[in-house]
Amino acid sequence: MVRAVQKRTLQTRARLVEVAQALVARDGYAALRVEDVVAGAGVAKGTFFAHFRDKEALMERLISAELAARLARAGAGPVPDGVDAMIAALEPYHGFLASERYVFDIALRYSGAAQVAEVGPMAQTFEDCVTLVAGWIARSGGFRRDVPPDLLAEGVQAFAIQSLSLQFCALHQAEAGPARMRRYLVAWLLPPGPALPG
Amino acid sequence: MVRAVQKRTLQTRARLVEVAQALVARDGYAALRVEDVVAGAGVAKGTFFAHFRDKEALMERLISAELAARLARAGAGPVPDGVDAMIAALEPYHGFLASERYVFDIALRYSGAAQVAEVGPMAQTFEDCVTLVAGWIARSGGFRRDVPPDLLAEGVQAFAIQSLSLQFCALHQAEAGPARMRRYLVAWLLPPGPALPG
DNA sequence: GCGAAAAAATGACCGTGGTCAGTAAGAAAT
DNA sequence: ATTTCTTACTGACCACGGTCATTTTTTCGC
Repeated sequence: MVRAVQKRTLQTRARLVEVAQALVARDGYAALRVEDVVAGAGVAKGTFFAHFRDKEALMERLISAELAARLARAGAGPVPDGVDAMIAALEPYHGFLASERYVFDIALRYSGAAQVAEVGPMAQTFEDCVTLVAGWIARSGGFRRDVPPDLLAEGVQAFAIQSLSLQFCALHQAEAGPARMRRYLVAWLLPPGPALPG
Repeated sequence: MVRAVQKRTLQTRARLVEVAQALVARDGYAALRVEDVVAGAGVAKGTFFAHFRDKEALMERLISAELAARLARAGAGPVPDGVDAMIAALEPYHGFLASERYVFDIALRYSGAAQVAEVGPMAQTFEDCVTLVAGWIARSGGFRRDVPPDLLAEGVQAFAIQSLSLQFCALHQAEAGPARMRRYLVAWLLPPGPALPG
Protein backbone atom coordinates (compact mmCIF):
# COMPACT_ATOMS: atom_id res chain seq x y z
CA MET A 1 0.00 0.00 0.00
CA VAL A 2 1.65 3.21 -1.15
CA ARG A 3 0.57 6.36 0.65
CA ALA A 4 0.29 9.82 -0.82
CA VAL A 5 3.17 12.21 -0.22
CA GLN A 6 2.54 14.33 2.85
CA LYS A 7 2.02 18.05 2.49
CA ARG A 8 4.77 18.60 5.01
CA THR A 9 7.25 16.81 2.74
CA LEU A 10 6.60 19.13 -0.16
CA GLN A 11 6.79 22.18 2.07
CA THR A 12 10.13 21.17 3.53
CA ARG A 13 11.61 20.37 0.16
CA ALA A 14 10.36 23.62 -1.32
CA ARG A 15 11.85 25.57 1.56
CA LEU A 16 15.22 23.86 1.10
CA VAL A 17 15.25 24.71 -2.60
CA GLU A 18 14.12 28.26 -1.91
CA VAL A 19 16.86 28.90 0.64
CA ALA A 20 19.46 27.30 -1.62
CA GLN A 21 18.45 29.50 -4.53
CA ALA A 22 18.72 32.61 -2.39
CA LEU A 23 22.19 31.62 -1.18
CA VAL A 24 23.32 30.83 -4.72
CA ALA A 25 22.02 34.15 -5.96
CA ARG A 26 24.12 35.89 -3.31
CA ASP A 27 27.36 33.86 -3.29
CA GLY A 28 27.35 31.65 -6.39
CA TYR A 29 27.04 27.89 -6.73
CA ALA A 30 30.49 26.83 -5.59
CA ALA A 31 30.07 28.59 -2.24
CA LEU A 32 26.88 26.76 -1.28
CA ARG A 33 27.12 24.84 2.02
CA VAL A 34 24.57 22.25 3.02
CA GLU A 35 24.81 23.48 6.60
CA ASP A 36 23.79 26.98 5.54
CA VAL A 37 20.84 25.62 3.60
CA VAL A 38 19.46 23.60 6.51
CA ALA A 39 20.10 26.47 8.92
CA GLY A 40 18.19 28.84 6.65
CA ALA A 41 15.35 26.37 6.23
CA GLY A 42 15.19 25.64 9.94
CA VAL A 43 15.63 21.87 9.68
CA ALA A 44 18.29 19.40 10.80
CA LYS A 45 21.08 18.29 8.54
CA GLY A 46 19.73 14.78 8.20
CA THR A 47 16.53 16.15 6.75
CA PHE A 48 18.41 17.53 3.79
CA PHE A 49 19.67 14.09 2.90
CA ALA A 50 16.20 12.63 3.24
CA HIS A 51 15.18 14.92 0.38
CA PHE A 52 18.31 14.87 -1.78
CA ARG A 53 20.67 11.96 -2.34
CA ASP A 54 23.60 14.30 -1.82
CA LYS A 55 24.59 17.91 -2.27
CA GLU A 56 25.14 17.45 -5.99
CA ALA A 57 21.59 16.20 -6.46
CA LEU A 58 20.36 19.58 -5.27
CA MET A 59 22.91 21.25 -7.53
CA GLU A 60 21.71 19.25 -10.50
CA ARG A 61 18.20 20.41 -9.79
CA LEU A 62 19.12 24.09 -9.43
CA ILE A 63 21.45 24.21 -12.41
CA SER A 64 19.28 22.19 -14.77
CA ALA A 65 16.31 24.39 -13.90
CA GLU A 66 18.23 27.50 -14.88
CA LEU A 67 19.50 25.86 -18.05
CA ALA A 68 16.03 24.65 -19.01
CA ALA A 69 14.62 28.16 -18.56
CA ARG A 70 17.25 29.64 -20.82
CA LEU A 71 16.77 26.88 -23.36
CA ALA A 72 13.02 27.51 -23.41
CA ARG A 73 13.64 31.17 -24.19
CA ALA A 74 15.97 30.16 -27.04
CA GLY A 75 13.31 27.81 -28.38
CA ALA A 76 10.69 30.55 -28.31
CA GLY A 77 12.74 32.77 -30.62
CA PRO A 78 12.97 32.57 -34.41
CA VAL A 79 14.81 29.74 -36.14
CA PRO A 80 18.41 30.87 -36.66
CA ASP A 81 19.41 30.75 -40.29
CA GLY A 82 23.15 30.44 -40.05
CA VAL A 83 26.12 29.78 -37.81
CA ASP A 84 26.28 33.24 -36.28
CA ALA A 85 22.56 33.35 -35.59
CA MET A 86 22.73 29.93 -33.98
CA ILE A 87 25.60 30.94 -31.71
CA ALA A 88 23.67 34.07 -30.75
CA ALA A 89 20.52 32.10 -30.05
CA LEU A 90 22.39 29.68 -27.77
CA GLU A 91 24.47 32.36 -26.07
CA PRO A 92 22.34 32.64 -22.88
CA TYR A 93 22.43 28.86 -22.51
CA HIS A 94 26.17 28.60 -23.06
CA GLY A 95 26.83 31.78 -21.11
CA PHE A 96 25.35 30.21 -18.01
CA LEU A 97 27.49 27.10 -18.45
CA ALA A 98 30.50 29.39 -18.70
CA SER A 99 29.54 31.52 -15.72
CA GLU A 100 31.20 29.32 -13.10
CA ARG A 101 33.66 26.49 -13.38
CA TYR A 102 31.63 24.57 -10.81
CA VAL A 103 28.44 24.96 -12.84
CA PHE A 104 30.17 23.61 -15.93
CA ASP A 105 31.56 20.64 -14.01
CA ILE A 106 28.22 19.67 -12.53
CA ALA A 107 26.46 20.10 -15.85
CA LEU A 108 28.95 17.83 -17.59
CA ARG A 109 28.86 15.19 -14.90
CA TYR A 110 25.08 14.98 -15.00
CA SER A 111 24.60 15.53 -18.70
CA GLY A 112 24.16 11.79 -19.03
CA ALA A 113 21.61 9.90 -16.99
CA ALA A 114 23.10 8.80 -13.70
CA GLN A 115 21.61 5.36 -13.63
CA VAL A 116 19.92 2.93 -15.91
CA ALA A 117 16.24 3.69 -16.45
CA GLU A 118 16.57 7.05 -14.73
CA VAL A 119 16.97 10.22 -16.75
CA GLY A 120 17.83 13.12 -14.51
CA PRO A 121 16.71 16.69 -15.22
CA MET A 122 20.15 17.64 -16.47
CA ALA A 123 20.29 14.81 -18.99
CA GLN A 124 16.78 15.75 -20.08
CA THR A 125 17.77 19.36 -20.64
CA PHE A 126 20.84 18.41 -22.63
CA GLU A 127 18.73 16.14 -24.78
CA ASP A 128 16.17 18.90 -25.25
CA CYS A 129 18.94 21.14 -26.45
CA VAL A 130 20.05 18.62 -29.05
CA THR A 131 16.47 18.18 -30.18
CA LEU A 132 15.98 21.94 -30.50
CA VAL A 133 19.16 22.41 -32.50
CA ALA A 134 18.34 19.44 -34.72
CA GLY A 135 14.98 21.04 -35.45
CA TRP A 136 16.65 24.31 -36.37
CA ILE A 137 19.06 22.55 -38.70
CA ALA A 138 16.30 20.55 -40.37
CA ARG A 139 14.12 23.59 -40.91
CA SER A 140 16.75 26.13 -41.91
CA GLY A 141 18.15 26.05 -45.43
CA GLY A 142 21.79 26.96 -45.05
CA PHE A 143 23.31 23.82 -43.53
CA ARG A 144 24.87 20.72 -45.02
CA ARG A 145 22.44 17.95 -45.94
CA ASP A 146 24.70 14.93 -46.23
CA VAL A 147 24.53 14.25 -42.48
CA PRO A 148 21.31 13.80 -40.49
CA PRO A 149 20.29 16.84 -38.42
CA ASP A 150 20.41 15.06 -35.07
CA LEU A 151 23.98 13.96 -35.64
CA LEU A 152 24.87 17.54 -36.58
CA ALA A 153 23.13 18.72 -33.41
CA GLU A 154 25.13 16.31 -31.26
CA GLY A 155 28.22 17.74 -32.86
CA VAL A 156 27.12 21.27 -31.97
CA GLN A 157 26.95 20.12 -28.36
CA ALA A 158 30.37 18.50 -28.56
CA PHE A 159 31.91 21.68 -29.96
CA ALA A 160 30.16 23.81 -27.37
CA ILE A 161 31.65 21.72 -24.59
CA GLN A 162 35.05 21.89 -26.23
CA SER A 163 34.82 25.68 -26.55
CA LEU A 164 33.72 26.08 -22.95
CA SER A 165 36.47 23.76 -21.70
CA LEU A 166 39.06 25.83 -23.48
CA GLN A 167 37.51 29.02 -22.17
CA PHE A 168 38.26 27.89 -18.63
CA CYS A 169 41.81 27.21 -19.64
CA ALA A 170 44.63 29.71 -19.60
CA LEU A 171 46.39 28.05 -22.51
CA HIS A 172 43.86 29.10 -25.10
CA GLN A 173 42.28 32.17 -23.59
CA ALA A 174 43.52 34.27 -26.46
CA GLU A 175 40.55 33.16 -28.52
CA ALA A 176 37.20 33.94 -26.94
CA GLY A 177 34.51 31.27 -26.67
CA PRO A 178 32.13 32.44 -29.40
CA ALA A 179 34.97 33.05 -31.88
CA ARG A 180 36.28 29.54 -31.35
CA MET A 181 32.77 28.14 -31.54
CA ARG A 182 32.28 29.91 -34.85
CA ARG A 183 35.36 28.29 -36.41
CA TYR A 184 34.13 24.86 -35.34
CA LEU A 185 30.58 25.33 -36.55
CA VAL A 186 31.55 26.78 -39.92
CA ALA A 187 33.55 23.63 -40.57
CA TRP A 188 30.92 21.32 -39.10
CA LEU A 189 27.59 22.72 -40.27
CA LEU A 190 28.23 24.35 -43.63
CA PRO A 191 28.72 22.66 -46.96
CA PRO A 192 32.48 22.37 -47.50
CA GLY A 193 34.43 25.01 -49.39
CA PRO A 194 37.30 24.40 -51.83
CA ALA A 195 40.42 22.64 -50.62
CA LEU A 196 42.95 24.86 -48.91
CA PRO A 197 46.19 25.66 -50.79
CA GLY A 198 49.19 23.60 -49.63
CA MET B 1 70.18 32.58 -2.84
CA VAL B 2 68.09 29.67 -3.96
CA ARG B 3 69.17 26.29 -2.67
CA ALA B 4 69.12 23.03 -4.57
CA VAL B 5 66.34 20.57 -3.89
CA GLN B 6 67.29 18.16 -1.16
CA LYS B 7 67.72 14.48 -1.90
CA ARG B 8 65.28 13.75 0.89
CA THR B 9 62.59 15.75 -0.88
CA LEU B 10 62.83 13.70 -4.03
CA GLN B 11 62.87 10.47 -2.07
CA THR B 12 59.77 11.37 -0.10
CA ARG B 13 57.89 12.50 -3.18
CA ALA B 14 58.89 9.39 -5.09
CA ARG B 15 57.72 7.21 -2.22
CA LEU B 16 54.37 8.98 -2.09
CA VAL B 17 53.86 8.48 -5.82
CA GLU B 18 54.97 4.89 -5.61
CA VAL B 19 52.57 4.03 -2.80
CA ALA B 20 49.75 5.86 -4.55
CA GLN B 21 50.33 3.92 -7.76
CA ALA B 22 50.28 0.64 -5.88
CA LEU B 23 47.01 1.56 -4.16
CA VAL B 24 45.47 2.68 -7.45
CA ALA B 25 46.54 -0.54 -9.12
CA ARG B 26 44.74 -2.47 -6.41
CA ASP B 27 41.59 -0.42 -5.79
CA GLY B 28 41.26 2.05 -8.65
CA TYR B 29 41.60 5.82 -8.71
CA ALA B 30 38.34 6.82 -7.06
CA ALA B 31 39.12 4.78 -3.95
CA LEU B 32 42.45 6.47 -3.24
CA ARG B 33 42.65 8.09 0.23
CA VAL B 34 45.37 10.54 1.14
CA GLU B 35 45.55 9.00 4.60
CA ASP B 36 46.34 5.60 3.11
CA VAL B 37 49.06 7.09 0.94
CA VAL B 38 50.83 8.81 3.80
CA ALA B 39 50.44 5.76 6.03
CA GLY B 40 51.98 3.59 3.33
CA ALA B 41 54.81 6.03 2.77
CA GLY B 42 55.45 6.41 6.49
CA VAL B 43 55.06 10.19 6.63
CA ALA B 44 52.65 12.59 8.28
CA LYS B 45 49.63 13.95 6.50
CA GLY B 46 50.98 17.45 6.30
CA THR B 47 53.96 16.18 4.34
CA PHE B 48 51.69 15.09 1.52
CA PHE B 49 50.43 18.63 1.10
CA ALA B 50 53.94 20.00 1.12
CA HIS B 51 54.53 17.95 -2.02
CA PHE B 52 51.16 18.24 -3.77
CA ARG B 53 48.83 21.23 -3.75
CA ASP B 54 45.92 18.88 -3.08
CA LYS B 55 44.80 15.34 -3.73
CA GLU B 56 43.81 16.15 -7.29
CA ALA B 57 47.30 17.40 -8.08
CA LEU B 58 48.59 13.90 -7.37
CA MET B 59 45.74 12.48 -9.43
CA GLU B 60 46.62 14.74 -12.32
CA ARG B 61 50.17 13.48 -12.16
CA LEU B 62 49.22 9.80 -12.03
CA ILE B 63 46.54 9.98 -14.70
CA SER B 64 48.42 12.19 -17.12
CA ALA B 65 51.45 9.91 -16.84
CA GLU B 66 49.37 6.90 -17.84
CA LEU B 67 47.74 8.85 -20.66
CA ALA B 68 51.08 10.13 -21.94
CA ALA B 69 52.48 6.60 -21.99
CA ARG B 70 49.57 5.33 -24.03
CA LEU B 71 49.77 8.31 -26.35
CA ALA B 72 53.46 7.70 -26.93
CA ARG B 73 52.70 4.13 -27.96
CA ALA B 74 50.05 5.40 -30.38
CA GLY B 75 52.55 7.87 -31.83
CA ALA B 76 55.13 5.12 -32.34
CA GLY B 77 52.77 3.13 -34.58
CA PRO B 78 52.08 3.68 -38.27
CA VAL B 79 50.06 6.67 -39.48
CA PRO B 80 46.41 5.59 -39.63
CA ASP B 81 44.98 6.03 -43.09
CA GLY B 82 41.28 6.32 -42.33
CA VAL B 83 38.63 6.75 -39.68
CA ASP B 84 38.64 3.17 -38.48
CA ALA B 85 42.42 3.02 -38.28
CA MET B 86 42.48 6.27 -36.35
CA ILE B 87 39.93 5.03 -33.84
CA ALA B 88 41.91 1.84 -33.43
CA ALA B 89 45.15 3.75 -32.95
CA LEU B 90 43.61 5.93 -30.26
CA GLU B 91 41.75 3.12 -28.54
CA PRO B 92 44.24 2.55 -25.68
CA TYR B 93 44.25 6.27 -24.97
CA HIS B 94 40.47 6.57 -25.01
CA GLY B 95 40.02 3.26 -23.28
CA PHE B 96 41.90 4.53 -20.27
CA LEU B 97 39.75 7.67 -20.15
CA ALA B 98 36.71 5.41 -20.22
CA SER B 99 38.01 3.03 -17.58
CA GLU B 100 36.70 4.99 -14.62
CA ARG B 101 34.28 7.85 -14.32
CA TYR B 102 36.64 9.52 -11.86
CA VAL B 103 39.54 9.31 -14.31
CA PHE B 104 37.45 10.94 -17.02
CA ASP B 105 36.36 13.73 -14.68
CA ILE B 106 39.89 14.55 -13.54
CA ALA B 107 41.20 14.41 -17.09
CA LEU B 108 38.55 16.84 -18.28
CA ARG B 109 39.03 19.23 -15.39
CA TYR B 110 42.77 19.44 -15.95
CA SER B 111 42.77 19.23 -19.73
CA GLY B 112 43.20 22.99 -19.76
CA ALA B 113 46.01 24.68 -17.91
CA ALA B 114 44.98 25.51 -14.38
CA GLN B 115 46.55 28.92 -14.21
CA VAL B 116 48.00 31.55 -16.45
CA ALA B 117 51.56 30.78 -17.50
CA GLU B 118 51.41 27.28 -16.08
CA VAL B 119 50.67 24.31 -18.29
CA GLY B 120 50.07 21.21 -16.23
CA PRO B 121 51.02 17.71 -17.41
CA MET B 122 47.41 16.89 -18.28
CA ALA B 123 47.00 19.94 -20.49
CA GLN B 124 50.32 19.10 -22.11
CA THR B 125 49.22 15.55 -22.86
CA PHE B 126 45.93 16.69 -24.34
CA GLU B 127 47.78 19.15 -26.51
CA ASP B 128 50.23 16.45 -27.57
CA CYS B 129 47.28 14.33 -28.60
CA VAL B 130 45.88 17.08 -30.80
CA THR B 131 49.30 17.62 -32.34
CA LEU B 132 49.70 13.92 -33.05
CA VAL B 133 46.28 13.63 -34.67
CA ALA B 134 46.84 16.81 -36.69
CA GLY B 135 50.06 15.28 -38.00
CA TRP B 136 48.24 12.10 -38.98
CA ILE B 137 45.58 14.06 -40.82
CA ALA B 138 48.12 16.21 -42.63
CA ARG B 139 50.20 13.22 -43.72
CA SER B 140 47.43 10.80 -44.60
CA GLY B 141 45.59 11.17 -47.88
CA GLY B 142 42.01 10.27 -47.14
CA PHE B 143 40.74 13.24 -45.14
CA ARG B 144 39.03 16.46 -46.12
CA ARG B 145 41.35 19.30 -47.08
CA ASP B 146 39.08 22.34 -46.81
CA VAL B 147 39.75 22.69 -43.06
CA PRO B 148 43.21 22.95 -41.48
CA PRO B 149 44.45 19.73 -39.85
CA ASP B 150 44.79 21.19 -36.35
CA LEU B 151 41.17 22.32 -36.37
CA LEU B 152 40.14 18.85 -37.50
CA ALA B 153 42.27 17.39 -34.72
CA GLU B 154 40.58 19.59 -32.11
CA GLY B 155 37.30 18.29 -33.43
CA VAL B 156 38.45 14.71 -33.01
CA GLN B 157 39.12 15.53 -29.36
CA ALA B 158 35.71 17.15 -28.98
CA PHE B 159 33.97 14.12 -30.45
CA ALA B 160 36.01 11.75 -28.32
CA ILE B 161 34.89 13.57 -25.19
CA GLN B 162 31.32 13.53 -26.40
CA SER B 163 31.47 9.80 -27.09
CA LEU B 164 33.02 9.08 -23.70
CA SER B 165 30.46 11.25 -21.92
CA LEU B 166 27.66 9.33 -23.53
CA GLN B 167 29.35 6.05 -22.74
CA PHE B 168 29.05 6.86 -19.04
CA CYS B 169 25.40 7.59 -19.52
CA ALA B 170 22.61 5.08 -19.36
CA LEU B 171 20.52 7.00 -21.86
CA HIS B 172 22.70 6.19 -24.84
CA GLN B 173 24.42 3.03 -23.80
CA ALA B 174 22.81 1.15 -26.66
CA GLU B 175 25.48 2.46 -29.00
CA ALA B 176 29.02 1.59 -27.92
CA GLY B 177 31.74 4.22 -27.74
CA PRO B 178 33.73 3.32 -30.85
CA ALA B 179 30.59 2.94 -32.99
CA ARG B 180 29.39 6.37 -31.99
CA MET B 181 32.86 7.81 -32.50
CA ARG B 182 32.91 6.34 -35.97
CA ARG B 183 29.68 8.09 -36.98
CA TYR B 184 31.06 11.40 -35.77
CA LEU B 185 34.42 11.06 -37.46
CA VAL B 186 33.02 9.93 -40.80
CA ALA B 187 30.96 13.12 -40.88
CA TRP B 188 33.79 15.29 -39.58
CA LEU B 189 36.92 14.02 -41.28
CA LEU B 190 35.85 12.70 -44.65
CA PRO B 191 34.94 14.69 -47.75
CA PRO B 192 31.14 15.01 -47.76
CA GLY B 193 28.96 12.53 -49.60
CA PRO B 194 25.83 13.32 -51.60
CA ALA B 195 22.89 14.95 -49.84
CA LEU B 196 20.60 12.56 -48.03
CA PRO B 197 17.15 11.94 -49.50
CA GLY B 198 14.36 13.85 -47.74
C1' DG C 1 83.10 21.80 13.84
C1' DC C 2 79.66 25.43 15.07
C1' DG C 3 75.89 28.50 14.79
C1' DA C 4 72.43 30.51 11.86
C1' DA C 5 69.22 30.21 8.24
C1' DA C 6 66.42 27.57 5.20
C1' DA C 7 63.87 23.53 4.06
C1' DA C 8 61.25 19.55 5.30
C1' DA C 9 58.31 17.08 8.28
C1' DT C 10 54.95 16.72 12.07
C1' DG C 11 50.36 15.94 14.03
C1' DA C 12 46.69 18.16 16.40
C1' DC C 13 43.09 20.62 14.53
C1' DC C 14 39.26 22.32 11.44
C1' DG C 15 35.41 22.38 7.84
C1' DT C 16 32.12 20.14 5.57
C1' DG C 17 29.67 16.34 3.33
C1' DG C 18 27.31 12.39 4.63
C1' DT C 19 25.26 8.47 8.06
C1' DC C 20 22.12 6.30 11.18
C1' DA C 21 19.88 4.81 15.48
C1' DG C 22 16.43 7.01 17.78
C1' DT C 23 12.21 10.10 18.12
C1' DA C 24 8.19 12.70 16.72
C1' DA C 25 4.33 13.46 13.72
C1' DG C 26 0.82 12.03 10.65
C1' DA C 27 -2.47 8.63 8.68
C1' DA C 28 -5.04 4.52 8.84
C1' DA C 29 -7.22 0.52 11.68
C1' DT C 30 -9.70 -0.79 15.95
C1' DA D 1 -9.89 7.64 21.65
C1' DT D 2 -6.38 4.33 21.38
C1' DT D 3 -3.36 1.53 19.06
C1' DT D 4 -0.56 0.57 15.03
C1' DC D 5 1.98 1.44 11.20
C1' DT D 6 4.37 4.59 8.07
C1' DT D 7 6.73 8.58 7.01
C1' DA D 8 9.43 12.61 8.29
C1' DC D 9 12.76 14.64 11.21
C1' DT D 10 16.68 14.95 14.56
C1' DG D 11 21.44 15.66 15.91
C1' DA D 12 25.43 13.30 17.58
C1' DC D 13 28.71 11.10 15.04
C1' DC D 14 32.08 9.72 11.36
C1' DA D 15 35.24 10.17 7.15
C1' DC D 16 38.33 12.52 4.85
C1' DG D 17 40.53 16.51 2.61
C1' DG D 18 43.13 20.24 3.92
C1' DT D 19 45.77 23.86 7.40
C1' DC D 20 49.37 25.69 10.30
C1' DA D 21 52.21 26.65 14.38
C1' DT D 22 55.88 23.99 15.97
C1' DT D 23 59.81 20.85 15.72
C1' DT D 24 63.41 18.30 13.30
C1' DT D 25 66.75 17.94 9.70
C1' DT D 26 69.79 19.76 6.26
C1' DT D 27 72.72 23.22 4.21
C1' DC D 28 76.03 26.85 4.25
C1' DG D 29 79.18 30.66 5.74
C1' DC D 30 82.62 31.17 9.02
